[in-house]
Amino acid sequence: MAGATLKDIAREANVSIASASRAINGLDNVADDVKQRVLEIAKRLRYVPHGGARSLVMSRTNTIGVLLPDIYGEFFAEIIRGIDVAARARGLHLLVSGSHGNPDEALSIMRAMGGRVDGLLVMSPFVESHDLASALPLNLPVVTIASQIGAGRGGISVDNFGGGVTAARHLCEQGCRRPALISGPSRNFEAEERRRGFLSVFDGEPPPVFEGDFTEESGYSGAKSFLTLAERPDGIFAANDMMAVGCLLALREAGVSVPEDIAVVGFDDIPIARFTSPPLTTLRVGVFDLGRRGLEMLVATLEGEDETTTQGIIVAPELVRRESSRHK
Amino acid sequence: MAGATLKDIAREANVSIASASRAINGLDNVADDVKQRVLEIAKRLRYVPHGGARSLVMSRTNTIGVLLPDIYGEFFAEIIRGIDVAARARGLHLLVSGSHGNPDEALSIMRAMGGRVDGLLVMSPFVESHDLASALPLNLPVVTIASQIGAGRGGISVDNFGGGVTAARHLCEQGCRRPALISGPSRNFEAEERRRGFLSVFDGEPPPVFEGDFTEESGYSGAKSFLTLAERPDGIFAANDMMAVGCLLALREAGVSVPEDIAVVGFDDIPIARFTSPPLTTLRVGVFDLGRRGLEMLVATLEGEDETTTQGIIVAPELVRRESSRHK
DNA sequence: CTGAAAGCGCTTACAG
DNA sequence: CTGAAAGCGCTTACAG
Repeated sequence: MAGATLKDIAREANVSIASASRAINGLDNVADDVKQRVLEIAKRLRYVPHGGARSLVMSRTNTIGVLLPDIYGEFFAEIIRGIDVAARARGLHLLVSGSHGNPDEALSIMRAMGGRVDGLLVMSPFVESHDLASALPLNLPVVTIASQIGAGRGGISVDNFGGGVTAARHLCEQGCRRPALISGPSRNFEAEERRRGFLSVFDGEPPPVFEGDFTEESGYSGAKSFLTLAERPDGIFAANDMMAVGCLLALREAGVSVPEDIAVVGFDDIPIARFTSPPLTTLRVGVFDLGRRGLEMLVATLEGEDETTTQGIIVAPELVRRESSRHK
Repeated sequence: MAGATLKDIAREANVSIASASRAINGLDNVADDVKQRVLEIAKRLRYVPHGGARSLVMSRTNTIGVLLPDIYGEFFAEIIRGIDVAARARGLHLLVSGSHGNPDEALSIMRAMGGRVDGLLVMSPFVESHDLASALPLNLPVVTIASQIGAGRGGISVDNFGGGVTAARHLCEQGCRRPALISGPSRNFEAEERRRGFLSVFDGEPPPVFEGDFTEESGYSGAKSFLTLAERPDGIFAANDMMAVGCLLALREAGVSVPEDIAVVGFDDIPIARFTSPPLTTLRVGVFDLGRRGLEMLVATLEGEDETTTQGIIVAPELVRRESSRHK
């Protein structure tokens, strides 16, 4: 079952394993004819170096571990794509794990990955994620993306509170009198920040809140429930674009015009947001870049960059105005 | 920089490396107190076994390589999710690589992965993907998903031709007289099959075809271009749901009613299809299951299952009728 | 139940 | 330019 090894090649080429290794790795302290011969035999034997052996002796794996809470929808496709593109550019492999449901599971996955990677890129937005880094090999670099633990020290985070404020202000500017919020799950750190930011803008009677779970379905349910209210909202902030999509469908089914009757604002600006009916006003986070920059930050850490360059980044969401909130 | 090793633990626990190893791995031929002591020290030292060393001596990595053509949109989020869920259930790691632009690049990535995985899950829908398996370690199991090379022998494939036929027939049944096709890229094996199937239903003057690239943008452009035709289509088959989404927006912008003026059919049934306006009639492929079953098939191969059970699967797309094609 | 030892496949001083 | 040898961290017969 095992493929050819350096030993096989060396034997066949009548050279030492050391020379075979040098030829394979393109070092220049090998005679040309030896190099030639070795390469040819390697090709014929379909030689592929054993990654484990190599990482054992080099004490680096050229692999980055990626831990995501879930792999669902365009948001995660974009973030993985950003990571993947950046990793490929550096010749790094990606060990990916999605769908951990809680911090404990995240921890056990991180441990399992620990012995196989040079560093970890972690997105774990659970409110209770205290000490994810404990139980990890001591000097395993970790960069967080949009995670509570990373908020302060290093990592890439989003100004969710600020985004919530912006959404609220925008609805006000559009003339909305009765704003409402479809929030993300309360166990989610980011969702909570968005909620706090949004609500902070209004004094007096707080706007109605429907707690969703970031899926289209819950956005749909949220809108439905708002439509039964005596005081029907005239503006809805959905705390991510997926929920906004579900929200739009519910409104359409109910014969409610967007934005004339109800304005809608989303969050993230995933690719689909430009293609909803009507196109979705939203807070652009730059999801692809979140992934890309996360990986780049981790690489910088691995290469022992100056600490100051590895400070941590806070991304400010930018309002993208489209039809779904364009009041006359 | 390296974390603690078995040697460190053994020294501290006053036992041999062998015993430490046994304790760590939960074997029963270790005295209870030794086991206890070792485990405690391992925890304190944050010991994590070196994956490379382990894979070297065990000659298995417990890792599956996943090669995708691209990681974009819900389709790929779903397929990765299916793979991930199935892999986690078996304690397998996933080495993921997306965004190879051509068969050559796919080959080089496969080689790079070759020495680090127990098997490969490959989706490479390029028409020219002849011999992807060459240049791989001789006995590296490979299972293909929706790839031309896998169409015949093993792997999971979709009956794209049949799906194209179904889409065409459905439009006819809905009373469409002037069908049109927004196809995928002609270099794409699946796109070509869908196109052939769709066109095979019509004799005489063939329907107009706009070649898209599976993105929302190209679906949008395709619909726009059809609207300029002297004989405006009254039914459009978009060869995937992303293009159908773009198509719907273009029609809406042009004030064209769907399905009254033009019926629209997509392909894939990604989650968003239920939430477009109007909801999208499409051909359900079961994208999540494509990934899940692909991984399961590969695992079966790895475990040396009876060859007959590892025959290969052809998935027949199922028509899901929603409003976008509901003519009276 | 325990440990000394071999060996997995590779890289890299070291000595020529 | 070349090769013998050490060693990366681990598992597993083997002998006690």
